[in-house]
Amino acid sequence: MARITERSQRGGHSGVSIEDVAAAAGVSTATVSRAVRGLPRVSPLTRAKILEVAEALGYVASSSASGLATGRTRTMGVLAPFVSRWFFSKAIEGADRELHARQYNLSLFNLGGHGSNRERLFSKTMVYKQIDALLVLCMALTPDELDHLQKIDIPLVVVGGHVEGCAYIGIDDYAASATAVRHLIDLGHRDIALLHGDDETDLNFDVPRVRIRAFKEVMEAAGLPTRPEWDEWGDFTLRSGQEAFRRLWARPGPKPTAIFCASDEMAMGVVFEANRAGVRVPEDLSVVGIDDHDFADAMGLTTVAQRPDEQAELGTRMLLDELNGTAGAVHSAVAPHQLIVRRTTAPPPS
Amino acid sequence: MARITERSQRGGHSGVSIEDVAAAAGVSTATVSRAVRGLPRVSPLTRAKILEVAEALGYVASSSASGLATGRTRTMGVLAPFVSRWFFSKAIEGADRELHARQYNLSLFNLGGHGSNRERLFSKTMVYKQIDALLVLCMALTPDELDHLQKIDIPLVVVGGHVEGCAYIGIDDYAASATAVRHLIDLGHRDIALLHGDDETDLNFDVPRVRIRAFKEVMEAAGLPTRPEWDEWGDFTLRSGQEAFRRLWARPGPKPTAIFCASDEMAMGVVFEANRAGVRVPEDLSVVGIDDHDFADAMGLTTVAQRPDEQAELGTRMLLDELNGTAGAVHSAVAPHQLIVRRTTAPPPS
DNA sequence: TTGTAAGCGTTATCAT
DNA sequence: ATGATAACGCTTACAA
Repeated sequence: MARITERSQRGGHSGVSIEDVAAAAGVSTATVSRAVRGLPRVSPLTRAKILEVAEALGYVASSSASGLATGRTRTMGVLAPFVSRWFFSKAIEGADRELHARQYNLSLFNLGGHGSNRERLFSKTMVYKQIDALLVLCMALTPDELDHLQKIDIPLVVVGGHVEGCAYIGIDDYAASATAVRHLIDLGHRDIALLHGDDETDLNFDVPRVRIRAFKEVMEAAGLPTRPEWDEWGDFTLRSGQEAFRRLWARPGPKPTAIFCASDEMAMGVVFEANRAGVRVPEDLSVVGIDDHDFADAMGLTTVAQRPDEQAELGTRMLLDELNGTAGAVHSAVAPHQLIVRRTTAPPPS
Repeated sequence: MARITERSQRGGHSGVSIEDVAAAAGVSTATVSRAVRGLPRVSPLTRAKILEVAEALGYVASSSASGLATGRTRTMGVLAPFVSRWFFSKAIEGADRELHARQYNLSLFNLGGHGSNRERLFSKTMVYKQIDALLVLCMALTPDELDHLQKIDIPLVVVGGHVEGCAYIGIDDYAASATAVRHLIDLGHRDIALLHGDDETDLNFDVPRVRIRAFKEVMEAAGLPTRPEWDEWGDFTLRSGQEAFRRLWARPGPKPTAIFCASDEMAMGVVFEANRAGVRVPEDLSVVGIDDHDFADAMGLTTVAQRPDEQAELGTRMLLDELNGTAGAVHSAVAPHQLIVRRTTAPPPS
């Protein structure tokens, strides 16, 4: 049966293959392969000729075919729980920068939603044999997901959180939180509330817990009391910050003069809601967050800055270096953070 | 030469192949292939046996191999100019939802940056033969990029903008803008400024221009003057909104009582900066945007809402349907928009 | 420097 | 219902 027929029967795409180029250039496919990939062992003239023909024919190598032949997909996976939240979208941009520069593709796996309540599936099958390396963005993982992760034998690093047995990159959450809390204490605050992000499911996600611990220990070290009724919970979103403020102010009894929020989005929610309630920031209430969200500067939010894009970029670089043969390129690293004092913190009202 | 040696020489990954499963299950690879893909013509018993063996061995099909055999990658490309801006991150989430549900992968191509000043490369090569379809997110394309786009003979739809000769999905920008402007006029405003987003490079991006035209025509129809000095430019970001406000208020002469912004981010920038400058919103200045950004509700921003995630989801669905044989599944569609009146608009000061 | 040919792991046709 | 087997398009020893 004619080859042409075969092709169309198989739904074959109309692409020109390496063989077409070889034929048109009067050389073998091996030579074309070397030529188009810029490998040595091709005479300048032949190479020029081949490149010209390839260009004219609009030849693009099939990634499936070369992936099959080499065992590499030139694609890195990025696993994220959300894409439209600050930390993640910035991290994705960072990863993309590095990948793009090194001619790799980025395959995005969005887990969509938190924890076990919302349906979400991540299994080895999803990513295995489709990517050469995996960048995991900070998130709560179920034991099951964790298990799948361990079973994937490709280079892996996690950014912004700890996963047992994996290299991770992120800020020193304890130090960052402690800095924020001390800033409030140094300003003279004694009545400080906490807006943390621990969702208390037993998922693997210790970032919130570390931030809570830092708050409690710094308060204690300063000889200040922490009140359980000023311990509010949020899920790192703006809305949860608004709700936390409302709960805090709806409750009878004394009010804090400052609040430490585990993320800028929550902090901004607090500020917005305080404004609505007629509570002045920072005159009546000081607010500090963590992140340095894009909106933080415009709002004048005091915060502890971090750069998720750079963290992801670094993680990606390690992964790619590892793939390129640099053994040990992947390792844990601590990213910098920095207190930025703006206009939402001030001494407490006297 | 032994097969094993071959494998390790070629850097072969240690994966279990279909042949291993076939051998372990005592059947042919053809049967395994049918079984794992849930195709008919496999007896229930054999299927069960095969699935069990496959599971035990941890078999996952190689996407390269099946891609090569079928001519399909089960991957859709998403081309975006940014990922951390509201419209795009939402759209990506929407596309991902649909893809995920249909077992497709999402390959993200971030053009990183606007126009020709920042280096950015998008060529046919980047995406060709790596994806089965392409979703282009609203952006300014260079003539060169446009050219490459046309040459890719795979299903394609653009979301949030028009590209000549391509199916597109998005709101009716003219109607949406007109609605916003009329809202201001209905409130009694006569002195309305415009914060548009046209960058005046000659890139293919008419969304800003349509919004400008709507503004001018609605003003004219209402018999209201538009003043060139109240025509401000921005790049859709928060910062550019802040800067526009400052320029507007720094200029001598009368001030507008309202401002129509081509995006929520810019509108929020205006609100923040007005607050800092002591200009009260909405008492002194009404502000309206377009988008219904995540922060719009918390800020009380009046806006014309749109849902980029749903637009992208629809586009993705069309693309996938087309790939599944539904000819004509891909076509242009108008997405809904809706005025949401909140607290940044009010009658002008009397 | 160039070509030959044997894989790479699937899928799909055609027999059985 | 199952099995042989020929593609799919590329890479890479190895031979020339």
